[in-house]
This record gives sequence, structure tokens and C-alpha cells, in this order.
Amino acid sequence: MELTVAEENYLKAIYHLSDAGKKSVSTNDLAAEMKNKPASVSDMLRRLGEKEVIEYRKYYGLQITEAGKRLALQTIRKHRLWEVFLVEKLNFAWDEVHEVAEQLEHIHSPLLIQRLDAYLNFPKFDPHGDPIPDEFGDVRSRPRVELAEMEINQTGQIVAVKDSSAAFLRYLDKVGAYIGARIKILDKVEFDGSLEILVDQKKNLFMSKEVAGNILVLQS
Amino acid sequence: MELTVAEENYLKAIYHLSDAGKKSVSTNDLAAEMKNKPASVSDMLRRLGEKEVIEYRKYYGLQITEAGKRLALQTIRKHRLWEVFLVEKLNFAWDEVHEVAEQLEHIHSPLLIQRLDAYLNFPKFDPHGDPIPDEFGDVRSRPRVELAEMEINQTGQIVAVKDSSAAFLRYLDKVGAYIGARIKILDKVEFDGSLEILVDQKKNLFMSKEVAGNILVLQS
DNA sequence: ATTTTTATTTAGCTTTATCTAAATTAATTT
DNA sequence: AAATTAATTTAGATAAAGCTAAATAAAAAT
Repeated sequence: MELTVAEENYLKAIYHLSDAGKKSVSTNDLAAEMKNKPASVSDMLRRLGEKEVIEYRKYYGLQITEAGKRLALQTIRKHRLWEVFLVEKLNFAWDEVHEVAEQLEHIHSPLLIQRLDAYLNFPKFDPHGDPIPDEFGDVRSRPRVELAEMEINQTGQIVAVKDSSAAFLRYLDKVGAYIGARIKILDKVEFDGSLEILVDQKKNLFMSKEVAGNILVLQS
Repeated sequence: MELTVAEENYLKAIYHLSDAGKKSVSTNDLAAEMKNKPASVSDMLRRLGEKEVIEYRKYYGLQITEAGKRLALQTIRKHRLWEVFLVEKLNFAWDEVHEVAEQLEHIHSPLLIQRLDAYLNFPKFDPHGDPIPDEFGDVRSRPRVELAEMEINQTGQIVAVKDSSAAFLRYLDKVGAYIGARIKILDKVEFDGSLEILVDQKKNLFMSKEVAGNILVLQS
């Protein structure tokens, strides 16, 4: 019971939306995420239900099954391993990898992924700081908070970003807010939630609440 | 005017069959090659004709256009670069690469291929000895003859194989007839065309005409 | 020069994945 | 509780890529 590329993409989106706290993933949410019409989504949900990767009761909503979760995590694993490859081996910038990884994640070959993983030295996180599931789908996630939630004088290290769009990542590159950077909150403006932070003990950086809300920090 | 995956595969097959001397590629030949029915091939030829990658006059045959040749060579370039990657970097055996490369060749990203090429050090030949077209589609091919055509006492170096099936390649591995091996014809049996050859100045090897017909040699 | 055989194409069906428009169900408002 | 609005599903179309069966064209044989 193999999934098609479209099915894999839907399942991945369902997994991400479920994971992001959304109690019940709605047809409209999925349509927005997939940039398709709700009618098309309904149809796909029926098919995914038949393949038993989700449990679907029409008009009521859906839940991803254990089998579905396993498949979604496999796809996510492949996506993130390829992103590491592109950045570490082929010198892609972290804002250039997404679309290519989006294609590479659908290549079917257990051997390929096994070998790629070994070649990359079994990385645990991708270039955006997201954890790479192991071959059994287990994820080692780190406790992390949004930079926007931190208070004055707190310190930590940037470990991930929530938005992987090229525009956002290029902005972070420009201001030096890369993954691994050590940061300290110097000031926080009540009015708009904007922050002044110290990066790597040397650079002062002003940042809007929107930006800070998309940066995840491991507190120290 | 992008090609679909199926169209890319047909075009590649057309290119290979045209290249292999076949003056005019027939619907039946293509059907056999693609493991599809002739009726399906007819339909595809019509579409490829509309996209102007072949010139197609029904009942008369087809000819690949310049645009078609360029696209086919791009796909072949990608396939062969990925094969090099799999063997050199991921330690695939040369008989394990084909199916995976068959999938990887359809990933669209000029940057990816450019970087991969550089990462592999601009290889000129794939693991089976086939030349890798450059980004303009130019092929540096070497003059080469079938081992089966050589005469007693002639010498040369194995540079390619015509059959890339896992069974054949594993056999070659076993007998030590790898690409790059220096060989000399010690004896040739008139009756069945079988050969006795010396490999790398040390190993004597008996080989049927069928096998020798699938090994290509650069004479010296 | 017919006839027969072979090769090729057309017609019509299937599945996947999308769409639009219409219908239906659920949720919200009055 | 009825009416309105929003969300969702169904129905019917389309395009891609395959199939089978029937039709047609070209090639070979008598």
C-alpha cells in the first residue's frame, strides 16, 4: 500500500498541522496549506482514509493513525537529511534548500537514506534546527521557547526557526542571527514587544516581535 | 514548456534508440523498451510531437529535434552524475545504482546539478564508463570497440559496459573485469567466438562471446 | 494485383489529482 | 427555533498516462 507523491505531501501537511497543536485539522486549513481548493482536499481525505493513514469521519474531522504518523515521519526524515546534505556538502545557503528537498524527499530507496545518513554522520538536526527523526520515527526534540517570550537578562542559544522562507532566512543571515548563536535579552519594549538582544557577546541587534516569534531558543 | 516525468523517460529512450544506430525508431521498439503497449506509445508520440521535442509523422516514424536532443542529454547528464555520486560518495556497488538514479534524474534544479558536478570534481564518465554530457550537452566520447571484436595479441583497457543489469555487473565484479582493467587477448575460439584474456598482467579469464560483446575496450 | 500479415493508430475506458458549481451539513445569530 | 452564514462534501469536468479492442495503413506474400 504505497502512497503517491501527492498523498505523501498531504500526509506530511496533516502531520505538521496536527503537531502544531491544532486539535483538529480542518479541510480549509489543509486547503490553505496545500494551496488547493477545499473540494480537492475532501476528495484526498477520503482516499487517505481508505488507505488507513488517517481516520476520517466526514463533516467531523480527521486524526492521523499510527501508520500515517510513521509514514509522515519517514518523509520528514528524508526531507531533513537532504537539507543537511545540500548545506553541508553542496554549499547551499539555508534559504535555498527547501524546494529541492521537497523533491528529493519523494525518492524511494531505503538503502539510499541509510547510506546518506551515515555519510552525513547521523545528524540530529537539519539546517533550520528541526530534529531529524531516526529510522524508527523517533524524534529527539529539545525544549525550546520563542525568543519573543523571553525576558530581560535571560540568555540562551538560537536552535531553530519556525519560518523557513527564503526572505526570513536571508534577513537572519544579514543580521547574524544564525543557528548556534548565543544571545542575551538586553531590552524589551512593552508597547510593541520588540527586543534588543546581544548576539555572541559582541553585536547589538534590534528585532520586531514578529521576527522574534519565529526564532526558537534553548535557554541557559 | 516543461516535460513530465513520463515524457522525459520516453525522450531518453528515443534518444538512446536513435543513437544506437537505429535509423528510424519504431512504435513497437519504443513500446518494448518502455514496457508499455504500442497504443500508449502512439499517444505519447503525439504529445511529444506537440511539444516539438520530436518531429512525428504518423505511420512514417519520428525524428528527435535539436530541442529534444538537448533535453534528453540533460536528463542523461543528471542520471550519470547521480550514479557517480552513489558509487563514489555513498559506496553503492555499480550494480545497485541504476534504479535510484532513474528517480534522481527527474529532480529539477539547475543549481543542484551544477553543485553536484563540482562536488564530484567534474567527472567525465559514469561508473559504467558512459560519458557524462557537459551542461551544454556536449559529449566527449572515446573511440571504443567491443571486446568480442578484438583479435589475438591485441591489448587495451576496459572503458565501459553495454549492459548495465545487476546480473551482468555482478558477474564482472566476480571475475575482476572492472573498468580500467588492462587486458590482452590470449586466445580466441573460432567455433563459438569465446575468448581467453589476460587481465592486469596476472589473471587468465575465459569469457563467452555474449559477455565479450557487452564489454567496450579502448585499444592500445 | 489481391490477399494476408504486421505495424500503427483511434476510440473508449480507468485512475489520480486537480478544478468549478451545486448541494448539504454544521455553526452562529437573531 | 428559525434563519442565515460558513464549512464541507458531492457531482461532473479536465488532463495525464496507462490499458484493451477495433480500425486502418503499410509491407510482404502469393
